[in-house]
Amino acid sequence: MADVARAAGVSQQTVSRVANGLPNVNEQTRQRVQATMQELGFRPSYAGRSLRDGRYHSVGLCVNDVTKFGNLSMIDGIASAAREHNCAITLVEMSKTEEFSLAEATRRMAALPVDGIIIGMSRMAPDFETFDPLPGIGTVIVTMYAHPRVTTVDSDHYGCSLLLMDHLFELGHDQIRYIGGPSFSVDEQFRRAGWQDALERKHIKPQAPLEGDWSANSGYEAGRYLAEHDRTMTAIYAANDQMANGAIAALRDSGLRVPEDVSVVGVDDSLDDFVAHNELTTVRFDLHQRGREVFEHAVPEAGTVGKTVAIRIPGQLIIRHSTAIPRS
Amino acid sequence: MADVARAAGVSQQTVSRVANGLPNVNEQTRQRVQATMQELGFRPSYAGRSLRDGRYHSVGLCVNDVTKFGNLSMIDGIASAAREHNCAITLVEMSKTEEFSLAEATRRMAALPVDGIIIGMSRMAPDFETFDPLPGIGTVIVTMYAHPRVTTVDSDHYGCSLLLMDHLFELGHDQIRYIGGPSFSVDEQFRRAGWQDALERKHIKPQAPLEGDWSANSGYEAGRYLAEHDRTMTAIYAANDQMANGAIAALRDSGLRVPEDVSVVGVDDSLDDFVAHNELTTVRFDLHQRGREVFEHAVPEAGTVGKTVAIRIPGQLIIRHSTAIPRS
DNA sequence: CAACCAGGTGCTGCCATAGCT
DNA sequence: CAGCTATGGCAGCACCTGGTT
Repeated sequence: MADVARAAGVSQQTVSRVANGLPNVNEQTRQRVQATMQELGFRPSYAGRSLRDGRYHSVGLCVNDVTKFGNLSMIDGIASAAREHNCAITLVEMSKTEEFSLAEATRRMAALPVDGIIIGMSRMAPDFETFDPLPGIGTVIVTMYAHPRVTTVDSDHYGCSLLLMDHLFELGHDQIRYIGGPSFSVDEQFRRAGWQDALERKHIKPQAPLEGDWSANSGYEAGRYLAEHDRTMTAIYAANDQMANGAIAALRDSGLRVPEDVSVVGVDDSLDDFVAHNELTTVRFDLHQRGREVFEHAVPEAGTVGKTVAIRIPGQLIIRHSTAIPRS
Repeated sequence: MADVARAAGVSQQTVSRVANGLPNVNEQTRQRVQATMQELGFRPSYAGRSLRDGRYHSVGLCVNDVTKFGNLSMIDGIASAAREHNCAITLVEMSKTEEFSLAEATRRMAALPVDGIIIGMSRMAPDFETFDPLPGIGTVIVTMYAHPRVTTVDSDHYGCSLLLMDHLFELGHDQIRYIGGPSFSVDEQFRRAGWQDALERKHIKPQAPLEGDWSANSGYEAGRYLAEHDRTMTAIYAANDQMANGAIAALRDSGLRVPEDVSVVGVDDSLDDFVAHNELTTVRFDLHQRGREVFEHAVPEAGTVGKTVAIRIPGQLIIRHSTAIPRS
């Protein structure tokens, strides 16, 4: 900036005014300064400005694996909210191999240009219970587990199960098998708990849940197994759409019709791009809203008192044609 | 930091030494300072440090829509490369509505804490020809179009077509129809050009390409149309796997067998999670390698002369069972 | 209205110093 | 006194604000 000032024959302050579009600059001067900035390839120093006004206009986001469906949609939702607040995202991916602790994630983020910290906890962190957020900076954990000292936000991975189970109950199903994701997944834990509680609330004994890995192939395996071993089942709740899609393929390969013989539901509403004529009954989450909630709690407006809350955003039941009344 | 120094009764420099794990600090002093830092919730100022040493340890990434398949994989590849260099990513999503110009993207990124700028140009920017990168900072555009003054990196969206077409030619196909993505997409333009050139090189007149929107449903529509209107076609090249998957469904719904009656190929190798027993012959790109190339050209090691290059990373043909010799 | 000067933001490299062996 | 360690002072990185000319 000093260079520009010297080259244009004005003071630094004038350059500053021009750079920030402030008034009280002679039009000729402004143009001359702008020309000089162009010429020298002037780039305002983010460091200087940040140091000066103590804000970074960026929010930190720490995830362990960008490619997981949940994380992508998290980035999207937050990116959209951040843009509305004229804010960037500083993204850090934790090594997939190293242990993922909240303290470590916080330590890493704290050294970066962030006005708030968002940590995606898609599997339980070893130090969740004992974790204390850094004072003086907003911290939000994206997870279903509530925390006494940290605001947590997530789509309601428990409630989505209730929505789907109620739908199946209303159709008349009661023998509803469950195909879950890997058991270390937090989403899985809550989706399964919802399934189980829904059954128990109706005094139906849940049959053993099957464990997949979120992929269609694992859903296929599970569906195959169920088709061959469970004659009484009338519906399958797969914990995501991909596995549901695999399960449907398996059922059909086993000679069972969907939904006439077996109803199938999934979660996420993620198939549309990949499958033509998507017929799967599922739950859709409003990930942009989640992103907005996450962002706004991580970077509270000045004056907002950052009370610790636990926000669970309900999903929306999408009824298509993979569900019907059970075979008699 | 001054606070910590005062509270611990030492100088700022000593605190600095402790914070950075430098030697020449008495063990007792070190512990006392660390305790004080803990107590006061000390967080090193990113702004101060950056201002000091003129580097941000972050690379800027600008994309127009995070959720697009290509962009997700871009983030993933770059995140992985960035982590290897102990670097964060500053992500900016351009508004989906506003016009996407390279100058605007650069302007936005330049005001952020970035040591390099990466711009994903999945559709042609209006100012591509005239764009001049900001001097003094590495700029990489992720796109197939080469630029005289900017390094460009991309998966080889032209070469992937040649790989697939050669595979089909070897099997004996020559009536190969094309289902493309939206024509504004740069990937689409190059994939289609590859298809067309491959045919013309063999003196086969390309039949009119169909235009989809990357979704399985659009592939289905196109597949349906071809099944009903083209008796001579023996193979379909769909410009991504999702449309290929839709096309296969359409062909089967029209009573055609795949691959016995019609062979189908796609690009991206993106179906595995969504479809059980994925049988689609396709091309897989090494997105981590692309991420590494992009990153390393955007943030060149000190001393590297930033020559402008155009890097195209070849894909790998994955032969499965959606292709076979044509029906006689 | 336009421009200048001084001061403050957090951090660290260089140098100085003090106290040792 | 050379050679070492532990510590502190100073300056400057780029920017902006407020007071002053």
